[in-house]
Amino acid sequence: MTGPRRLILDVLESADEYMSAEQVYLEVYRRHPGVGIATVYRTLQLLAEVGTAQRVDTGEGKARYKLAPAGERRQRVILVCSNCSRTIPVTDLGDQDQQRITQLEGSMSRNTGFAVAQSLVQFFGTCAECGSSAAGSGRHGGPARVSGTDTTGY
Amino acid sequence: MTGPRRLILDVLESADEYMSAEQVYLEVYRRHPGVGIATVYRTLQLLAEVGTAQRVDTGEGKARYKLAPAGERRQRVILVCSNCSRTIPVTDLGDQDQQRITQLEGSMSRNTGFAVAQSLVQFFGTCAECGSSAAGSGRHGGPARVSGTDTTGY
DNA sequence: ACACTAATGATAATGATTATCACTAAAGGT
DNA sequence: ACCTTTAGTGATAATCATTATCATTAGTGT
Repeated sequence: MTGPRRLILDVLESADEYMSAEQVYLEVYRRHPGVGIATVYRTLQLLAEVGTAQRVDTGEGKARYKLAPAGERRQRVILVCSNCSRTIPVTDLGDQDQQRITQLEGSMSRNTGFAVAQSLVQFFGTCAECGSSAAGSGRHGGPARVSGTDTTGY
Repeated sequence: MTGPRRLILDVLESADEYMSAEQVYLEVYRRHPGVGIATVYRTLQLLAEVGTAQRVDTGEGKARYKLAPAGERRQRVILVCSNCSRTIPVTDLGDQDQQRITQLEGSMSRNTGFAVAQSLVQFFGTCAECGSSAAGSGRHGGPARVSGTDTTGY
């Protein structure tokens, strides 16, 4: 664990959203100029490989990273706003929803013989802020929490 | 509807898997050289915008496209093999599975106020061929079918 | 201190995608 | 039919994210 790596990890830790490599680099640079962008890319790739960070492709032509939550989550759900292009990770997924994904996984491996190791569910649409506030193109908000006992499942 | 566009559509139609822009271009070129790659990109983008084609980012650094099925499917499920890097669209999703995704969507909009317009579920892992056949790195198979009455839901 | 390896920073190289631009073919008006 | 306008095209340059290269440096063990 070297200096630059520690720094990059810290930056990821202090973020609540998915960050692009460039965003990470800018923040790293702000805190301690002198770290090269190559190191940022290398480290992000490394972190993703060992599972410490999670990588996501949202369709904007660049990858985004977020620190993996402690409990080694294999199931990820993110909301991608088509308007403000925010990428909102859904942390703390409810049991019901988690189960739904697990069931989907089971259905896949049962029907196609595909051995699922990780899953990523992306929902594209309009985030709450963009939905209400007359659709400008700004930037806002924090991560979403969807835990609790979701009494909706039928 | 011009010549090149028709051609590109035909190519997509005759494919059963997700294709990269380059793959589309090569096939287009094979059938009728003289069509520029810029037109391929432009047309794919256009088709994706109007909903005729579906675009997906699998994390390999390039986008992949597939013709949207007739019934205007908003819910897509694809299996991405980490070994052979095949992208297998799951066509004809079972009712149960479809409902699971719909329920997830509902849970999201209910809990976060996010208005879901489209969903993309990606499962990463090992495809049947790579799982059994001693994990070389080849290329094989066709699209997956997961319909039927999936008697598994509990 | 010495040899050896892993990590770094600067920068060149790559690969996918997009923008530019001059040209062509189609559509409309007269 | 003729002229005008516009959308679409192909070639190519430009851009953007990412990766590779390479000389240098920091760490580690002896």
